[in-house]
Amino acid sequence: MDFKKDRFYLAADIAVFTILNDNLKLLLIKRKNEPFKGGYALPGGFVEIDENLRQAALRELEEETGVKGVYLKKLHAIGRLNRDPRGRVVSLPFMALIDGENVKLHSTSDAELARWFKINSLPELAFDHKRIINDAMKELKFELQTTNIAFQLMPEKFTLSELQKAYEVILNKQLDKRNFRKKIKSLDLIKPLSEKRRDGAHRPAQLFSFKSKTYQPLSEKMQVFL
Amino acid sequence: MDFKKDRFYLAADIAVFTILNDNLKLLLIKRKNEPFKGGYALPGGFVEIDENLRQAALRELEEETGVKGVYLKKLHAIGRLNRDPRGRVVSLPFMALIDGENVKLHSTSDAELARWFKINSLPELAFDHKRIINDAMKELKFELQTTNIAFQLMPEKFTLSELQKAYEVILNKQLDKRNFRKKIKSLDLIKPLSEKRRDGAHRPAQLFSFKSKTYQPLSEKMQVFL
DNA sequence: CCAAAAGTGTTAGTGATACACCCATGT
DNA sequence: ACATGGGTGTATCACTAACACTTTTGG
Repeated sequence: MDFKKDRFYLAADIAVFTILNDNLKLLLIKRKNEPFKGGYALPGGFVEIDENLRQAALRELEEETGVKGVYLKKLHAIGRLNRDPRGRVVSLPFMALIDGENVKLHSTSDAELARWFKINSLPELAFDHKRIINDAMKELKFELQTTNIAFQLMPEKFTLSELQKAYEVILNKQLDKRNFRKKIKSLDLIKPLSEKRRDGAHRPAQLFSFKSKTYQPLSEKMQVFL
Repeated sequence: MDFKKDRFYLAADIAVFTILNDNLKLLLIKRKNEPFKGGYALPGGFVEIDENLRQAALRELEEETGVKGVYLKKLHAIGRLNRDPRGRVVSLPFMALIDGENVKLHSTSDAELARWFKINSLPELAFDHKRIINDAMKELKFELQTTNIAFQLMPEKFTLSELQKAYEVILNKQLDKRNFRKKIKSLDLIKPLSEKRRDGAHRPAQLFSFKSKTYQPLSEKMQVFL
């Protein structure tokens, strides 16, 4: 790709989060080309002229990481001059969440290596991707408290302790077990299954699943845990 | 301007709100060129290749309406194919608020006519500007309840009734006078002046002004009035 | 003295927070 | 029997919501 100085290029960059081993993780790729060759960056790439923005984001994400079919939430565009040394590139970033259990990262022949990083030990990032990530984190915290998006992060069956841990790592805050359960149950988002999880030398945990896997706001019940 | 089919164009469109005569108003221009010639649209125009996005928005706003120096809040980009018949145009929209008393709309020689419209009696809009306006309204409601942006809408000196009215027209909801005053005072955003406003055949109203005219979140005191 | 908007407190209800012990299992 | 995480209820506090009358002015 050769960059002309008199035109705009649009990049679709995606901040993909998951919960793995009770940690909040972000998907990054190692760049194989200049600029920032060998550095880490958000998965993403250039929007084609005949392609919708979301389509572009999904395509790039699949090409680079094998992740597909996720729900994408728009973030704010970033476009200041000189953010990309190659030319005038405006980034149209998205946030996505996926269920840690079902992730399969592939290493496509031509693709950069995609890896999960703990959110609080990220490497140096290419471009201004750090800013996009900060934005995405804010959005994630907000959405977690005002919508049912948690379902996108959890496996089909999960325990209340696992769900609580997800809230804790995202909000970066310890929550009270009894209050958490009271609140979650009052939101009426999940239903108990007939199964339990036997896990080790302790009482088995009730398994739950989400009643609805459709994105929806929590209308009046906002502000879950501040 | 001739549009090439193989490149992106970026538009900066601005939803400018004000409060006039106890109504929430939006600034629109009448288009003097195709497409949608003669129709109404948000003020805005194309970003130049060597210009930051905010700069472009400010420049276009001033050129078309005479409004300048406002604070701009980014909204979500819209870029689906065919939203503009001329070519591949992605809109990078902003929201702005201005003090109704100090607005001076000029009619520049070459500019479209800029006019205020009541938010609930808008004309048909060009492009997908209706969508941008919906977005902006949501953002406005949210910001009003979680930050001190109200200061951008109010004149230097105002009464509590005027402020309440502003909240009411934006949130589209009647508020209780005593509860409103209690809440606003507890937020500690405004200070009483030594002046009063004599207005007609009734008790004069205490005038207030904002303590700070710097944009800031209301940390813990969110959710002013739902 | 009348009309019109400004100004002012209290109560009841709802949701948030803080907190400690018993339960079921594997080893 | 003991170690481990699962599971449960109550009391206090803070915030929200509902509500009506008096004050000050101009005409």
